[in-house]
Amino acid sequence: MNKRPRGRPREYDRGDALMNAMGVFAHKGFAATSLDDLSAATGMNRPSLYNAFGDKESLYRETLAFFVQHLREEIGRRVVAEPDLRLALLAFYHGALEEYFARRPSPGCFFFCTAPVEALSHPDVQHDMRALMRELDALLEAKFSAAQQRGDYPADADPRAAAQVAQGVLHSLAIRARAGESKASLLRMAAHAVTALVGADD
Amino acid sequence: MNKRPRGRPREYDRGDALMNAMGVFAHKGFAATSLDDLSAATGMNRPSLYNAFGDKESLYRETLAFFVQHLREEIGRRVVAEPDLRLALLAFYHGALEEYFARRPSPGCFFFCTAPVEALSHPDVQHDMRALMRELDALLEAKFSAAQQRGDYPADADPRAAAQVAQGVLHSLAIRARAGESKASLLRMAAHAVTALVGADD
DNA sequence: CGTTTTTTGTACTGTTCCGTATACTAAACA
DNA sequence: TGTTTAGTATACGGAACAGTACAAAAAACG
Repeated sequence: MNKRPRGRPREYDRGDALMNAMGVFAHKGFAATSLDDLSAATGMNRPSLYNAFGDKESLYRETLAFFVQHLREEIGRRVVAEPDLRLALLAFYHGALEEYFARRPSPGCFFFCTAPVEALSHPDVQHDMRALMRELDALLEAKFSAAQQRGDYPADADPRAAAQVAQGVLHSLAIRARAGESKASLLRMAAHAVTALVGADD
Repeated sequence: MNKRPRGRPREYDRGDALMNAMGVFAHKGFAATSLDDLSAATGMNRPSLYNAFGDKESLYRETLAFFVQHLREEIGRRVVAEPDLRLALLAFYHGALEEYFARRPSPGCFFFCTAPVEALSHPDVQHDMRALMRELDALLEAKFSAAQQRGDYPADADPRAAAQVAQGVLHSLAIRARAGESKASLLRMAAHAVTALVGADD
């Protein structure tokens, strides 16, 4: 099983390459990143890049998907596992901030800071944005609905709208981290947002 | 007074040029916009552009300032004039959405959709972002504080944090409009956000 | 060991890019 | 009317760009 393929073995690791490509895209954005930048970051030469990922836009979209997958595993899991609405939202924001401040030279959200600018010129990227936002809205709406059924959230409130606002706070954390605001300040903002969304902590 | 200057009169209007340059930057972003694009949009040839605005980054920053000035006059005024906190916030979001859906082919916020991607490569742009966000935070904080002193907002709440969250909703509207969400949907989201921020409408 | 297959390394092509130098034009001034 | 001043038009220079052709290399296969 897993027999060695026929030709010369590739010298790169696909996951590593995506991770490093993401680092460059996160820092410079899609348009300002050159293939030479990507080649240098991944250690792959130009033809290997094309063979592995297609053109620049395809590679960019694949790094977006890579990031989302990472986010899903890192954040989604913790949010789904946490039954308490308040704690679930806090876990959501804390996980995101952990991510936003992790890749050191490029704070902020790779997705929400670089994709919007390309959305109009690259409809596929706009589609990727919609898909991610829909997914996060659904994830959060499920939490609000569950809390509502348990009686932990006002019965007359709209879980769908609440989820949109809750994700809105994430968008703001994404942008503010990029603008250089401190992690501590954003943690405070997230805490207050949770209070505004689900009421004061009794 | 207002004596005609010495040399050949310029054939462009500075305000018009900035407006048209903003249109291109808003659609394609800073990095993907070429000087030829700007030349075509403004009707100015390259040397005139340099003479009037300096290099591409200077022109971009000037369009950002132009946009902020526009936003200030359009939104800030209505918010300041409205004493009721709920109505002031609604005016804030409605004004922004009006703006975000006005420049037809490029929905979304020119500032928050194009500046974040440049913030790391261009520290001046990051500084511009911080300045705008600080200004909006202050504008909103003043509204929360005033309402608090009037007794229309809980005395134990933190107006500063509330203002940050309130601006966060704006960031989300900016991004979501860019992703193609409808104005109607975002108006609904804004309404719910106001409820979350200042409590249900009694 | 020669053939086949796949990846790598290099070099190339044609385009686009930003910024500027140079020549021309239109006005005020003397 | 000649000079000065400021803006316009064109064209250029050198660099960077995205994508690809081609040959060398490294493995499996027979």
